[in-house]
Amino acid sequence: MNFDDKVPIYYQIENHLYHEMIAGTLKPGEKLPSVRQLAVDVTANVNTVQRALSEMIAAGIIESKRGRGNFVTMEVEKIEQLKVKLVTAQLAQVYDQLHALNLSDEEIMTSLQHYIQQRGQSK
Amino acid sequence: MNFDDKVPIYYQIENHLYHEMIAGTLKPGEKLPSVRQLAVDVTANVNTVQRALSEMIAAGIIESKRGRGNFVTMEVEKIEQLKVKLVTAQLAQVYDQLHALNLSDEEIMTSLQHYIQQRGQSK
DNA sequence: TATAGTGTAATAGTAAAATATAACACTAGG
DNA sequence: CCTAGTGTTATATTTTACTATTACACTATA
Repeated sequence: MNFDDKVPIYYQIENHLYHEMIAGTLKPGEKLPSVRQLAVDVTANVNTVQRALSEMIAAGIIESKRGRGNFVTMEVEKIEQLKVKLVTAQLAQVYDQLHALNLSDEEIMTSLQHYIQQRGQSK
Repeated sequence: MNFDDKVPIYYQIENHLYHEMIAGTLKPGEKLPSVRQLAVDVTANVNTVQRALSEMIAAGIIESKRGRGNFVTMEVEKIEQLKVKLVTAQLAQVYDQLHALNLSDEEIMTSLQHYIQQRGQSK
């Protein structure tokens, strides 16, 4: 896993796992790979991975069973709320940043549209 | 200045100053506040601020005159390139993140539109 | 019962970031 | 020439993040 060196690794691991749950790669009730396996998968230290998982446990997104594993919550609405939260956070950030650069609402919409079209053509 | 504790402070200061140049608050050729004044303004250490400025100097966005001050570059096209770079980085990030959450291109456009409309109504 | 695998935590060391403090070099103006 | 203000750098300390290593507690299975 490629880490951005401007953001703590445990935070990026947490975000990555959230994405897998929202995208459906990790399903409600599903058992996560073990801490040791995840450490190998993402190329980070076991304690760093555990740090990420601890925050997800505290957030109620995963449930930990010592000796058995960590499991994605069965409460689907928690995953849905997480999705809303992440989507809104992203939209807020891009809007605030571009607004601060004096782009109008219309310019923000237009530049995203152009960006998407450009991506489609370069593939 | 409110710092996000997930990102280095010098990096946020750098980004903040870039925004002021692009937004026109800091104009080409204009003298920046002194390092010591900026440290007070943003509530960070002088060395941390100097770290941010050093990167901006290395990037050619500001010019440093020891004993006189730091000045925004007169090369307007550098500011314009910076704007393009920051805007594109923001669009790339929001697109990648939302795409990774399995939103279609259309859904990404629609949700940003909804977000903007919502912001307009809440003000 | 023993073993392998699981989660969790402790200790120690390293690196990066931030701070506090001080000092040096340059500049402009009185 | 002196002073105030400027940028720049050095040193030391603290904090946070990360790693390596080890060990403990729990669980399931043979």
